Amino acid sequence: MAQSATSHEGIGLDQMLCFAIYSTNGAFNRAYRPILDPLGLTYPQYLVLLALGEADEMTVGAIGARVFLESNTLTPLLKRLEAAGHIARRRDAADERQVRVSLTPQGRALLHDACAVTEDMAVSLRLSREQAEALRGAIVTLRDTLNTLSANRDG
Amino acid sequence: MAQSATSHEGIGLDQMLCFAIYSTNGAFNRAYRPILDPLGLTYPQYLVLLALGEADEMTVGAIGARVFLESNTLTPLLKRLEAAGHIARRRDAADERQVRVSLTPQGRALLHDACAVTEDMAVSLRLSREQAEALRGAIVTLRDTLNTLSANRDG
DNA sequence: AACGATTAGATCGTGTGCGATGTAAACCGG
DNA sequence: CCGGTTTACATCGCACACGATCTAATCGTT
Repeated sequence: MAQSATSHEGIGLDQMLCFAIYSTNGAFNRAYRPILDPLGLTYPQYLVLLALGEADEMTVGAIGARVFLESNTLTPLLKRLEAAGHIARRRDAADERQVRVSLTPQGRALLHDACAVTEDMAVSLRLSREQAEALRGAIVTLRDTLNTLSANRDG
Repeated sequence: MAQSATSHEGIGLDQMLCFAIYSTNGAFNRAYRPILDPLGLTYPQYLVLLALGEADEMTVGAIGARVFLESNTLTPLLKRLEAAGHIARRRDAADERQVRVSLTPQGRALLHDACAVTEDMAVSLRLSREQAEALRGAIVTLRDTLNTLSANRDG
């Protein structure tokens, strides 16, 4: 990937790992949309609900650390989930700076439904559990390398 | 990935291949930003320039097929690249419906610079050429499976 | 030649993402 | 206990990304 195979230009799209990730992310979005749309959810909203399913009463910052997003993205997203009745937001009594987010019963039920349909799609990927796990592990390792690079730049 | 390991909920974020892809895509964006920002480019703009580097005088549709985007995303992006002087857009004389996009000399020089810095980052990923190629191939296969799923749904 | 169907781009509205900045609460050294 | 710093979240502006829709050009059939 670091060196050119063709004559005219430095890098071709097809040799780039980042484009493979970029385009596959788009493909996942397109695949999930027809599943999530009838439920009234976007893909990032679904990820946030999954995070809350793992640990309820999280702060905005904790959710952000889990899904790699900041408050500037999460605050409007959470407000939409709240308006839809899927979550509740309230200031922490002990530290008024923090906002605690919790699933409503309706949100928990929705998450349950979304997970069920999602598991069907996992089967459609045509990967064995071992293949999927090996691939996932390699990708996450790459992600962590990238995050370390960015963190080192910021100091 | 298709079956639950935990007791309380269906799926955990950490077992999901789609979240690995999603979060790694974000990590790539964050890693490329400090490289591309000084050049006045966004990451999708860079991908489009790369596509034009491979084949100049492409139509909007051809670019879209290459980077998996539609005209609703590409038209404004191309207008910004045009306003910056990196590309030229003109209607095809033979078929006035089509718009031909070409790199200006300035755009070609910019692409050259961007590629150079990008190759440095490829080294930082700490993957051998063989590892990177194997990983890229597996991800692209997954992408193609997903795209086939979506295409079959549309008919 | 004529006209309905198809195709290529463009436009619009909504929802992310994120850098930069704002605001209020909590912390902390003196 | 007080003023400066840090922290947590919110706000704003810009740039994707995409479904839905529009317009203009081309094609196909008669």
